[in-house]
Amino acid sequence: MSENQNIKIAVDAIVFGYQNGKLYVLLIQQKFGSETSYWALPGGLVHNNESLQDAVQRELKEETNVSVNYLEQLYTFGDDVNRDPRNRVISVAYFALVDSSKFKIKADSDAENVQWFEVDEIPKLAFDHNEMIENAIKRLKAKLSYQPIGFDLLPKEFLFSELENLYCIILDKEIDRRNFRKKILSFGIIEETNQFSPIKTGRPAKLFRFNSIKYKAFLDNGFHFEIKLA
Amino acid sequence: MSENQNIKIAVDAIVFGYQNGKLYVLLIQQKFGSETSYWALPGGLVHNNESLQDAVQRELKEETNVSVNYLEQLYTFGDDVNRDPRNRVISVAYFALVDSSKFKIKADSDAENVQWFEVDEIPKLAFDHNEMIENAIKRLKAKLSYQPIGFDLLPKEFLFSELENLYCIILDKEIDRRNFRKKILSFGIIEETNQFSPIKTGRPAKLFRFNSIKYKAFLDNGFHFEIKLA
DNA sequence: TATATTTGTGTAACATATACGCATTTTAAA
DNA sequence: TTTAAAATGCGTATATGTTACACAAATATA
Repeated sequence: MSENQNIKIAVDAIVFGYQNGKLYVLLIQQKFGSETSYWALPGGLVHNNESLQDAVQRELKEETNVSVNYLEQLYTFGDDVNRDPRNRVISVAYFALVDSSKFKIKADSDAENVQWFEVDEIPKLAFDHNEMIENAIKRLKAKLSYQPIGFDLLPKEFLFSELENLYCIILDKEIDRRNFRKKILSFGIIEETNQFSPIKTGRPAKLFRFNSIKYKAFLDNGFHFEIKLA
Repeated sequence: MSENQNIKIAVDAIVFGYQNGKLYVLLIQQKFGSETSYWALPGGLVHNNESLQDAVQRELKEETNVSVNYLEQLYTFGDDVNRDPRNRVISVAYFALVDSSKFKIKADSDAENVQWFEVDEIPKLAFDHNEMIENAIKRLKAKLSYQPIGFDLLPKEFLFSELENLYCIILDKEIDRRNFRKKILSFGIIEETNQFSPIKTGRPAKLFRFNSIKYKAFLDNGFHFEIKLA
């Protein structure tokens, strides 16, 4: 280890939330004195004795008060040696999903703003963070089709129509309600509750729940989840 | 950037090669004086002004004399803070494919051994390199089904039976020769040459060639490559 | 009581994937 | 020179999965 390497390592998180039929990303904005900087992804330098995962979760907690439902490594951004103009920084980006109804994000403070941005209304961000988000959206789209991660964006109990809309919005495709329902139910990984929706329009709908135990069994039996949409 | 971070960043490469119906990984072994160490993946620390990709390619060239056909980022290993006992090192692992018939790997030197190891005969390696390989094999299996990367393991001109055997070996599944051929040909992305195989047993077989231009057009038309095997 | 709104369900047509057998062309051995 | 062995090259019938599509039921509101 004789080389004199001068590279910092950071983590950043692309946190997706879903609400009112729309997909959001969590962003923060730092204020230096009276100056406000670009909006950016939550993240920061990794501590010496901290795993990458822990670093992401710590930064998220500190900066936004969010703790996520689903977290996976997305990509490591380190090809552009000047992606941060101050110093060379390689950033390991993480992809996260959260049930945004579950808790409140950190209130804006003197030092920091925190906000959900709709995915198609994201401003120009700091560094290469726009690229990171693009990347994350691609991953989200791809994964939605072959892993039941949609449920991590929804409350524990949800309506079929919400689930359907979620797929519809994220994949940007029309869905046949009947075929979608049939397909999802055929996996046997979600179950009816005996609750009904609190919504006051149209015929009342049953609430459903994702059953992760059944999903595990499903996988163990060699099946695999796949939603193809015309 | 006031924090005093003391973490090194490295790259490692999992290079797959295919020959005589078997799948191989490229490994190196360093000799310190008369001592030999564990076998390990080729790789090393990233230079200050070098992209991650360049770092991998440089290390591969230096250590093994291989330049690859296909290269993509695999995963960044940084959760175990002691994965290298000497110093904290985060390693960005890359996944690579090479037509191993194309060139000779570096001859063993006084300082270093270089060798192809069959994937199911890999010894205990340095650091977490076994885990990296496991990871890479998973990626290889998954990708083979939805991206035409198999061709990057073969010579420019190859036999259908070689391609079939490659899928068969890597996915560890039986394949119906006729259905496989039909499926691959249906994409219209490989073409017959008017060469014949030099093999001296059985009916002579035509050589085929992957056409990347046709593949691009295929993608642009909204199709997508997929090989499902029973 | 009628209307608007959203849920809940079944079937037929179509496309894709799977299973399967035989003739052809060559080399090597009898 | 004949025969056997080895591998290629091709087509079809069946099963499976995907897509398209329409109407009745339950509630709130006017």
